[in-house]
Amino acid sequence: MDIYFYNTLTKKKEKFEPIQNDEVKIYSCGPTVYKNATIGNMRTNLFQDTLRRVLKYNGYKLKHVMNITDVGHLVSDGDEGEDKMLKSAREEHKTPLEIAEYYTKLFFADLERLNIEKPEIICKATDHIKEMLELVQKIMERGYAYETSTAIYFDVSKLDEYGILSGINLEEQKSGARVEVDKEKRNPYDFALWIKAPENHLMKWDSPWGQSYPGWHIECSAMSTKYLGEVFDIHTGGIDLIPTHHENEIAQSKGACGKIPAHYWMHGEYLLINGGKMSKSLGNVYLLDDIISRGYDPLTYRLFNFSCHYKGKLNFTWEGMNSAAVSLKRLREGYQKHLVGNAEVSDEIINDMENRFHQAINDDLNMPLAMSVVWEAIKYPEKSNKIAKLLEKFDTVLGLKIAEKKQEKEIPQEILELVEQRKQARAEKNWAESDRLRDLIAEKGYNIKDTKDGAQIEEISK
RNA sequence: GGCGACAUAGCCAAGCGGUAAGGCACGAGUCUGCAAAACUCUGAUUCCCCGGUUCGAAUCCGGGUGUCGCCUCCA
Repeated sequence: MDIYFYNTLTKKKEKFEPIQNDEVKIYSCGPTVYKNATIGNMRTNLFQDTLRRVLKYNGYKLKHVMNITDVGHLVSDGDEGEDKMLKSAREEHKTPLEIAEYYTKLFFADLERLNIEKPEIICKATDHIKEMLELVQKIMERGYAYETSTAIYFDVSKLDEYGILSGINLEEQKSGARVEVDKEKRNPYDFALWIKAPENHLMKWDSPWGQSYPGWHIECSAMSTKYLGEVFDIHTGGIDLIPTHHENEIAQSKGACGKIPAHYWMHGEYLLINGGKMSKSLGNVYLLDDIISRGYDPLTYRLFNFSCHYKGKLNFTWEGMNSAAVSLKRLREGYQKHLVGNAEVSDEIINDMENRFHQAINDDLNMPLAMSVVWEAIKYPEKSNKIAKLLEKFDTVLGLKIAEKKQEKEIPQEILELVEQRKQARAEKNWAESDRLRDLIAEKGYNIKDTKDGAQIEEISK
């Protein structure tokens, strides 16, 4: 079945045709490990994970590279200010290495809790200084870069079409450009490939230009080239990376080898908080930990993300999370009903649902539409093990652990005794006492479900 | 000032020329001593407004209005 992706490069939805038949090469811009990853970051990672899973569903093998930025990402994209890693290190009284290790660990813990698959290759910027330097030299030799007293700059005026991704127009932007700080730069949009280190700088390496350190964008070009070659299939990231980071990656690749590095550029939209943007500087940031500490299964957040297409803005609210929590519970319960069902459901019906699900995910990862097919399967009146198997197949894309049974926690003796007392009261039709005990049990965190086979007890959770 | 996205039921949202998917909430019913849970049913004559194209438009075109984002740290 054909796959279609929206390509930021062409501004169109296009049929996906990989360079190789059997394997898809993807590069994802990973985290700068200087602070906690937010649920906004995680939205992008969930989008990338869905992309992975959809490609696998279609039978492709993956070579997916994600970088860890542990040097070079300055506080300002305008090549000004401090390195983010150094700033955090200073503020937290740690070494840059300690900062990187600490936040890298947390980042991957979040991925795991969201059931996000690890890319095949994870690479750190600081492990690829040599590759970066070689690339900078190559760009320089080809005449696309120049040296100033402070850095090696990429000369965007040497390119025929800088701004191809973001639609920026250099001529129009010139007049409105901010006051140029660096008089040595030839063009306002020239960006630093390599930066000469001041005397006391912590992270610096030997280079043809003395002790120095990399700019932010060069790491992605160097590492994607190393692991995936000059041209690969898909490049992903958050939408905010379009105007600067990805634009500059394209510039670097064109400077180094004359090619745009990826065929398809896919970008995840922002997560909004109460209708506005979430940003570290505004301080309205939520972490996955905040969600978990409110009692939600982290996969609730994963399901929440499927309510909207990855290219649409998604508004995060606790009301929305509650909605997703109820949905996740019903999905899992619905699965269990099919699992033990033995009704006959024709292959035609199964194939039709499978087909529509497949079509939805192949249409630029249309998860909201795919979910509607999932619900159709869940709510199918005939309960059949065949549908359970179908749902398991769907879950290879959803990653919701739909077959996961709520872990049976031991019910405390105290609760069991109260339940027994209530049973007694009910037998005596002492409803007041029965209701009092039910409230008491609820206060202690347990729900009673009265069924034909007696009372069932379960821990209250979201 | 420049660039861009979006406006569909109470909320989240799909659909992108052929007569409004799905989820949550609300309401009704089944069940229950009563609840809860579960299950079933129910909701937009209509898709921000005004024009136009068309046999036919939420979907295309033109013009408004509104919301948000980027150009400055962020996925």
